[in-house]
Amino acid sequence: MSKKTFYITTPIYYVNDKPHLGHAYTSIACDVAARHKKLDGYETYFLSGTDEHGQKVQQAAEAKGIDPQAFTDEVSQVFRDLLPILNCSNNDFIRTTEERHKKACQELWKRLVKSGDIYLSKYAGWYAVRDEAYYGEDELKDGPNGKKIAPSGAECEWVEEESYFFKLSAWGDKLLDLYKSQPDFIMPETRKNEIVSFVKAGLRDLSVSRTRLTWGVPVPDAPGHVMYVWIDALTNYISALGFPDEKSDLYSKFWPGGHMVGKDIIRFHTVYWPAFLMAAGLPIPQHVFAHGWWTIEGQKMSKSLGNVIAPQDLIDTYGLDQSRYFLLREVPFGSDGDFSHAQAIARINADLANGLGNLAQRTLSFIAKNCDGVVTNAKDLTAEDKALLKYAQEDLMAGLRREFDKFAFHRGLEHIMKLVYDANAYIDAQAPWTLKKEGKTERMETVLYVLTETIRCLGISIQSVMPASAAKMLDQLAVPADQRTYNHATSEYALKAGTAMPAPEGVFPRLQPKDEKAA
RNA sequence: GGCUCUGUAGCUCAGUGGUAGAGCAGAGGAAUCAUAAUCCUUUGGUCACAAGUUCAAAUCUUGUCAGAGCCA
Repeated sequence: MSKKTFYITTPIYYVNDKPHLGHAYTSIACDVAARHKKLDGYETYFLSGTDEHGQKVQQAAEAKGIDPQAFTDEVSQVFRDLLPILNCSNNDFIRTTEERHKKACQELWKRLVKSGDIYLSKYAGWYAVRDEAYYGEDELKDGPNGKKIAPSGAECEWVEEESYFFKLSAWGDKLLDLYKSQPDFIMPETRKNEIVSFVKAGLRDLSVSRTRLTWGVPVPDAPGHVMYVWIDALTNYISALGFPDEKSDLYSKFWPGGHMVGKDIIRFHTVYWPAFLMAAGLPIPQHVFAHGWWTIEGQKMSKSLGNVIAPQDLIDTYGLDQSRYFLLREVPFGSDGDFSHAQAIARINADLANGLGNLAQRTLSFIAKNCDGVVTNAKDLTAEDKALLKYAQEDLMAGLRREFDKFAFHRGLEHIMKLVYDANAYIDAQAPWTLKKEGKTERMETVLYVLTETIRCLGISIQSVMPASAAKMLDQLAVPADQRTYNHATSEYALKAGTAMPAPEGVFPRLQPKDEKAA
């Protein structure tokens, strides 16, 4: 048995941006993965944070006339505050401006120098401040007043500077070996193909320091040099665990873990990062999962279109748990998706309000009215009863583990919903209300028991995705707080007849479709 | 220009050699415990196109077209 620990990270979010749907999506996905593993008996650690160095930040601070540190204190807080709003269970939040992080970067740097993977040379090229990137001559266009313009539209200037380089070119074969020996290192598969062909094409050494930048981590023993992006940013994943103290509690327990990233930064995480780690003699992450992007009503999310969705708006419109559910259920995780209001309403109403919520409500209110609100007795189970219970107590969790463990959230949720449909079909076929009229009390109670127990397992199964709603549902079944892990979703911990349940209350209200929202 | 992925019912997708599937939407019916929710039945596809391999192809091969991505 491998170690029962699980470490997952969001990317560190660049503070030059405002949090939007994309940030929320990444964080929620990580949270669900972390909660899932925790419910499954793992010791988990979930990290998020902010990336705060670089020229863009420095300039944004200058524009505001404040110190970069004061500037980043402010904007970093916005990202930090977002996590509780999304009900994310992160254990820590790291900022690249923290002392512990700088220490880790410098130590990693020293190790790379020691191994001979960093050397001093010169970097020259057309540089766009706005993009913090160099461009090739052929990519540029002539702009007005003789300036060179990058494909992004940013102005470029010719820059020559001394720079340290990382010998990335030496690591190509080792990286290819890694992708082969650790097939799950890059997920999903299609991203892996891209990276493999990128590496096969040959790697160039990587410029990892700048002299024209001051807002960054100083390079050890090299006055005037500041680390440029990669080593600074990526190292956060281990600095938060206590690196360079490899004996620290967190580091020894949780590293290596896994990273969740947007597809735009997959290369840094699957090429640069493992190369740094191998060069420094440190363990490689278990996996890097790249998720897709959301379009909004078929259009790219962009400031100029004014269709950027703020996380808070999402929650206000649909509810937090409903939003979490929708984002993970609607689209195969890893693919791009389109966010449409009509789809969101349809999905949430069909699955949560009409499906799961109504199943619980119709069952529990029937019990409240006809059985004094206590868990009923089950006697002489029929084949139908047993089939439904087997799904709830055995197949449900097995399927959920299988899918969620590989980040196939949409499939796991589909698997849960299948049980909801089965249970609704069951209640109609058994018709406890008819049994009641016919005076078949014993059979009626058995049916109700099977349903209640099914709802209990469903409640347990949805906790990672919809923690608050699941808690409400389990509270209504009077399930003890310490009996809600995956291991409890078995017959061994089944509800006991006679247990009093509180008055039921709808968990997922039906959403009213908005009419005529101006386009 | 090179490489990769995708193209299956109106919509979102599953299905990787053996008589085309699910959910949503549409139509008809049943039931009335429930958040007017639910259940059953049903309409609907020459599985992008073409050729090939095979007893048999949505599924394998090749080519074409369309869309997306990565690289240059």
